[in-house]
Amino acid sequence: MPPAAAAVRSKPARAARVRVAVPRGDKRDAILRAAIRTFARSGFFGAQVADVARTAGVAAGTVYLYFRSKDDLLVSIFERVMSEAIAEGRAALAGIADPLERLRRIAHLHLDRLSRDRDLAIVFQVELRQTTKFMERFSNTLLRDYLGILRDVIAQGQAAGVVRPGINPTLAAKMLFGALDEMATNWMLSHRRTSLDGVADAVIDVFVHGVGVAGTAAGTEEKPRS
Amino acid sequence: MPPAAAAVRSKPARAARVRVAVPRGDKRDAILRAAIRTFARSGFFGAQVADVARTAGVAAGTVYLYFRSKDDLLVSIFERVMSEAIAEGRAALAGIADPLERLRRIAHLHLDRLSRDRDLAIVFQVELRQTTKFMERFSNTLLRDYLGILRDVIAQGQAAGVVRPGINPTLAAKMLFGALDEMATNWMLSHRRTSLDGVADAVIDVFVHGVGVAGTAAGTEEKPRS
Amino acid sequence: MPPAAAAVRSKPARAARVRVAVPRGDKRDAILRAAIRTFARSGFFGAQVADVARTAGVAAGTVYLYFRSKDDLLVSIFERVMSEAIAEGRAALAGIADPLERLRRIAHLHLDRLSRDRDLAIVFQVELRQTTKFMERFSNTLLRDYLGILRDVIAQGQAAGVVRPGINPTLAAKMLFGALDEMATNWMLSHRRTSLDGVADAVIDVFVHGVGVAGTAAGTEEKPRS
Amino acid sequence: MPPAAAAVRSKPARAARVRVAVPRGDKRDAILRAAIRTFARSGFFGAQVADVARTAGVAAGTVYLYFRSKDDLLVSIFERVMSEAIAEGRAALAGIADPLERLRRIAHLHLDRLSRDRDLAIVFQVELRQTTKFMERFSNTLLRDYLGILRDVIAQGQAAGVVRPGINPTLAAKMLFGALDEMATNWMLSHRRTSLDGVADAVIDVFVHGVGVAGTAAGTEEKPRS
DNA sequence: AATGAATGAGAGTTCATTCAT
DNA sequence: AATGAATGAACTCTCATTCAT
Repeated sequence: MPPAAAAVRSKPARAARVRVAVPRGDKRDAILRAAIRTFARSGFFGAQVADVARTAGVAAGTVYLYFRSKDDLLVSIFERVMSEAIAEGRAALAGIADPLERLRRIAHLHLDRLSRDRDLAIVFQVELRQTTKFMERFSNTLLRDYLGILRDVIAQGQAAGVVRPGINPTLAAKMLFGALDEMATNWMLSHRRTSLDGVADAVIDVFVHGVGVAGTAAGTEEKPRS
Repeated sequence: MPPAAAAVRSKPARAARVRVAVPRGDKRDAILRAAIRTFARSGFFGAQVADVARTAGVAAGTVYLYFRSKDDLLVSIFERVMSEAIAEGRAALAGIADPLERLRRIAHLHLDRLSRDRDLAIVFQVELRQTTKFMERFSNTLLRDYLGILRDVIAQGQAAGVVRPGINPTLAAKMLFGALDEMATNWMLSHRRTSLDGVADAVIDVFVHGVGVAGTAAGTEEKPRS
Repeated sequence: MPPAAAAVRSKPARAARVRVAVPRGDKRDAILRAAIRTFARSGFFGAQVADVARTAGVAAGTVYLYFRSKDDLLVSIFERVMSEAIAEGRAALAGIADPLERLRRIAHLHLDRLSRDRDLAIVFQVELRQTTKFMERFSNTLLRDYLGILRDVIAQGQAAGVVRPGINPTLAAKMLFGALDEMATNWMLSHRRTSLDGVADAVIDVFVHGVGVAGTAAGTEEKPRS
Repeated sequence: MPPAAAAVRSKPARAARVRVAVPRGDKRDAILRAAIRTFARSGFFGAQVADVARTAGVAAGTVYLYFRSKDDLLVSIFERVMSEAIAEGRAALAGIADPLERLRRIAHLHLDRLSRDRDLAIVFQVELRQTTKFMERFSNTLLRDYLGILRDVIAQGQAAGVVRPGINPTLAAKMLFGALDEMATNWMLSHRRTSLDGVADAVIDVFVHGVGVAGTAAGTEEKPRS
């Protein structure tokens, strides 16, 4: 885990007296990783804070030295992983000019990240959507940023002439996100060890070219047909 | 309890044993509707069975005459609404031959159904995804059927020559479902009273034609790019 | 326990359907009595709600059907006993005209009530004074009424010419209350089974005649002597 | 921590072992004063040891270098203040011969001490009475000494012929204490900034002369009236 | 069929105290 | 002497479910 990310929110980290390599935040990290595992296995409501603590190898009370509440654990997982994802995404895009290629890269990162850690996938695809309370909170923050990136890339595609001008970038961004999200959820729920390899490419293919054969009439924007 | 309201969604609700003049199932219906409202407003975990009972105008114990458990309420909501959706979907498709037109029709039904009842949308887009336990159960039953319908229509499209042969119908079905699902979730979380009108058409447009301008290279199926 | 008093605050008492002699509020009463015993033996903070429930012979959760919280138990004890004391006091005064005799009667009732039930005495003399939160609440309500009764009787004494006009009735009422209170606390803390009999008379004697021999100079109101 | 403030109540605080130039006990004092403030503001149970430490400007663990436990803090407050009060009282009495004048002096000291420091008053009038455990402990030690002083002065009054022989000095001492105690409590609970000036004199007046007009019959010691 | 009082297991959180540094 | 991170026992309150009526 990148120490940069680990430093986010490190509350009790002001221990400057510590001499050497004892990386402060280690314990916070351990608890967060334990929470991902525990929430994935038992569900957020089914998991007890004590389980998280035990998995992390600390006492129950210690969790509360690093997190305000059980909810805060979930929120912190989201924030940490999303921050990383967004940072990683932005970095990856830096070296790519072609908008469609950028989309493909994002799709790959999206699915790779989740398929690398099934527990994390479970937490992201299921546990984080417990409640409107959480969902609203997430939608309005980092998820918004994530969708913003997708939207911007699509808009760039329009500027570059590789994306149809009639497309609504915001709507298209949500569609792509929804498609990737569904792939991730499906993969997570299937207990087969199938990889997500190739899925990203297939998704981008459909997203860019559509399922229809060129010249098909149906689905033209203006065709009014309730 | 106004019997008029209870009659709104008169369905034969599995209690087929009783067959008297008294409309058996009325109360079951009332409880189910109360559950949708209560779960939507308080969340599944936040809602108490007593709240559901109160909203339905019955005593707490009565809920257990019609449902095995609190979980069973959630499952029953899913089953009832999905059954209706599938039946309605199948009926709607009966009159339409063109596969792409069929997809458009399904998209409209999908979004219309949820946008007609925000509480139901909340339950479907949020509360039903509480736990892997639920999700797995749903994925393997009626949701599978629903995706199957989408897949079949896409396959029909290939047979009819309006859908590219290279498309994997299963994957494409999931993508479309994911896209519609994301639209529904977004709409539900936005407190704006924006309607979903027009969104179904836009989604189908992108799904069928893609966002790319015809002739764009990127995303061609065969381009191997891990 | 007088059923009239028991009816105070009886929340779940609306059961009008009950046919005969099953006195609703029985359980509430039992819990309140159990609370007095338990708080007296373990202290308010030391006592667990579960102990109270066990002593009352009900399940832990049942306590919360009749009382909002643990605090509410303490407050309810206070309110119940004080209401009774005030009612009893007012009734007792009805038959007595002489103000000084009235004071004596109140002193007797005060000490008798507490000496009759050592547990109640402990709760009143110790546990109810846990916190400024409680104390303020009590001071401003029924205790105020109680002091008001004392003050009024003293003022009546002035009107009747048996109490010195120079006396401030409010201050004198507090003094008498403080003296009785201290007697009760002392008795409660002494584990001897000494009775409080006779103490009330002695207190009233000092309160009315003072400790000084008639004609003593010291303590005249106006003697300025910091 | 201003050492000036720490010096205010310089007392040899039982740590007699250390005997260096560094004013040992400074920190102990600071903690004790912090405890008074914290207990007064949050209540004994509501206050956390960490709060006391923070207020004192030391680390949480440091408190335990000077005090055995949280309880010990409360006990130490009581012992320190009572010792001072008793010493001050004894010193004050040295210069006064008249027993009734001595009582008046004690009453003034009692109320002045508390009214000078509202936090201390809160701790003494409320927090120290948490539990029978504490109360018994206090009753049997320094409070007993305090009451003993009052009793002795009253007995001296009898010997000097200024206090009625029929008076029970122990009982009268308790009454006076109870009266003063109630005055202090009332003052503390009233958020008005009323001073206690004058109250001591009024209390002594009633205590010495009684509220009754001379010659009143009621309350004669021998009147048997249960 | 319906009621709703009663149950009791269960869990998040706090905080006095310890102890390695 | 001083620190403050870590501990883990303890306790209130909630709520799904039952069952006598």
